[in-house]
Amino acid sequence: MYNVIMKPKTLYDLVWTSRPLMQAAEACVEKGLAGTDLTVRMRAVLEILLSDGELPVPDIAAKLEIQRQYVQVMVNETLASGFTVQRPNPRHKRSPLLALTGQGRALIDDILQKEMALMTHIATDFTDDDIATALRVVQAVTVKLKQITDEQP
Amino acid sequence: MYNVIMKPKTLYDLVWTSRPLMQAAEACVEKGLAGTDLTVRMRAVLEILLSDGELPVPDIAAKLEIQRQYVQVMVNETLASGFTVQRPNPRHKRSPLLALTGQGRALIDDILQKEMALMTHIATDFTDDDIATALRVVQAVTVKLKQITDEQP
DNA sequence: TCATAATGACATTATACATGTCAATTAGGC
DNA sequence: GCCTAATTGACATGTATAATGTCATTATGA
Repeated sequence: MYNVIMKPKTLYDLVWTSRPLMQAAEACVEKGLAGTDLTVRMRAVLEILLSDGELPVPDIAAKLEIQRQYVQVMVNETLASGFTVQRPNPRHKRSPLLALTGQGRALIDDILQKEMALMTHIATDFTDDDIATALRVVQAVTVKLKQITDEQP
Repeated sequence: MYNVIMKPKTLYDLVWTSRPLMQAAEACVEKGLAGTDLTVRMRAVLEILLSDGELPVPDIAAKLEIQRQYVQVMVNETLASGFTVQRPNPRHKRSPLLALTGQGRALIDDILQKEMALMTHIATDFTDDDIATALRVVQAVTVKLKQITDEQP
């Protein structure tokens, strides 16, 4: 009987811990970006280009799940800073592919490496299973919540 | 050797899942508030008053970890809607305690009950241990990240 | 009592997007 | 190949959620 009461409450707490976690993560990333010319949102663009290769703006927007108009602004900033360049898109003449420059690649490589070192450090506090379980639960809960929001009028 | 590489990456994924989770949770809460006169930020005020009892504005701000000036706006909205009332504060004459009205209490009670029913439903997909582990890991990671951000210049 | 802090109120600014529009262009159905 | 509908970049505007600044008033506490 105890669990019937506690389980939903624990899940509730987990869900609402997402905001502090996100804020802590973003603050940490921001600190790691200090000294570079990179902003958090520019970093997001570079990270996608590193993992997915050259992409046009609308595809980046789809990956980030935000409006292409805003991604365009972020992308223009990376272009202005010399972290990316436009390259001809064989599939679309008006929508150039965005590619990392040497400078951009070196920067995002370095940042991700440092961030991963931090993760390695934090990860020592937990077992593999703990972390894997946490990720699995959080991802599944996210999917469930989205389903609930989307179903019915 | 495999784990030495994978563990930080899994933790990294967990950290960045916080944003989709938060957005899904807030969208879900917003849907639950449809039809009421409550907004998400007004709901936050009522939830604190329900769990912590009567509080002055600065104390609510401390709990929410946002600026008191903004909380004042949220609180004024709950006053205007009749969900809260001001009561004399024995500890401070210019800073009245904020208390739930009958209407406010009934509303937040009802909303929290429905939200908890949703949690109960989602929780059936996981074991108690899974959920408890996820919460423990997420909370500990949040604390760690905050420590890293705060230490050193 | 008197300096200092707390408080509510209000104004300004910032961030992170969403939304709307438009001209140019491109892709796809025919 | 042609024509319509969709896509794209560019730009303008709107909005929600805050942070920050300021000020007059009023407590608080040494």
